[in-house]
Amino acid sequence: MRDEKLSPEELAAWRAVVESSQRLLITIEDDLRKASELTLADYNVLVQLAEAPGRRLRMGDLATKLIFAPSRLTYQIGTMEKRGLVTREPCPDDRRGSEAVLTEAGLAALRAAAPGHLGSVRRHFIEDLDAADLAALTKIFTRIDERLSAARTESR
Amino acid sequence: MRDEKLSPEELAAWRAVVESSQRLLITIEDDLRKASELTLADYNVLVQLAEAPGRRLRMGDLATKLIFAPSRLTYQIGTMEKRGLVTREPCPDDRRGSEAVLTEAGLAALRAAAPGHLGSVRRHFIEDLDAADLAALTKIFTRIDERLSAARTESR
DNA sequence: CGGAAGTTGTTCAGATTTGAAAGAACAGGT
DNA sequence: ACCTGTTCTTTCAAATCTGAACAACTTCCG
Repeated sequence: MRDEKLSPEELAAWRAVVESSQRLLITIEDDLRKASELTLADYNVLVQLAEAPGRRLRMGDLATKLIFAPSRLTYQIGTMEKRGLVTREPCPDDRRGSEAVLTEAGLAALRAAAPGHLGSVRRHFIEDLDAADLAALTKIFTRIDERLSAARTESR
Repeated sequence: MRDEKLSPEELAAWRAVVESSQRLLITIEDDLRKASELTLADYNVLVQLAEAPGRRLRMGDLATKLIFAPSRLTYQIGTMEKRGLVTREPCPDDRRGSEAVLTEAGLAALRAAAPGHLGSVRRHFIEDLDAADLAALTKIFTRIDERLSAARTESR
């Protein structure tokens, strides 16, 4: 807070993480789109719904999981609904809310895309890592995330 | 390539990296915007130009450094030009090209924003890491980046 | 109960981003 | 000089994303 500079090592780490995670995502999204008619956002929606009990989630919960602004999710689900991947249903116990529900077609699309996508993740990311790297990354980013959400909670 | 699944450890690492680097960037961009009238994209443009010899860069080079699609950079520089942060000049030796040039106002904006931004990076990212973490991240992401650009070169 | 205060999801307008197409200029051979 | 193929940047329209404002509910107290 006082020392508002970064050492060369700190700066190198920061830039390496930001730049290559960005390039990594772009590459993986390109792979996904070439192989499947799905955006990475589409894919992530499908994953979240597939993992959710009843294959359905409140819009708000889904937005949180995806780190999407509410209006973005409304739009996202709108386009997926047009393509038949999801349905929107009113929420039974809270009449303000609605739920996104995975359709059979959505599940099929996910199943069709998953192997290729996971292969891409393996090829571009996992293959470069040994078990120690994996553990280190998980530990580091999990901790960062915890601190971030703690900070977010405080500032309200 | 054959085994197109990920182990729980692999999946956990992948999700942790993607999610928290995303949240991290959002948080840091929020900080920057609250403190400065600049987007993270604006800031990165300013940094690249400030570090470049003559404080100027060809559009294409800048686009590569920022991982921006060409048309995106055109737009980006357009908005920054309106705000007086950069200028556009025709490239002397190649009449197809143009250069983005940092203005005094742009440099001043960068200098004004940098301490706060770097403080934010330290607070949300660096502070959670010890020296070993830093070294591990740099090593890992540098290697990933090398592989990615190698793969990109091949596929053309 | 009654109503202030908070939630939830959508809508709308405007900003940004993408991708394809085009225009201009370079480079290499012929 | 003259093609032919490339590269560089911009333009344009369409797709996506953001943030503020809103309508419909819910909750919480008094």
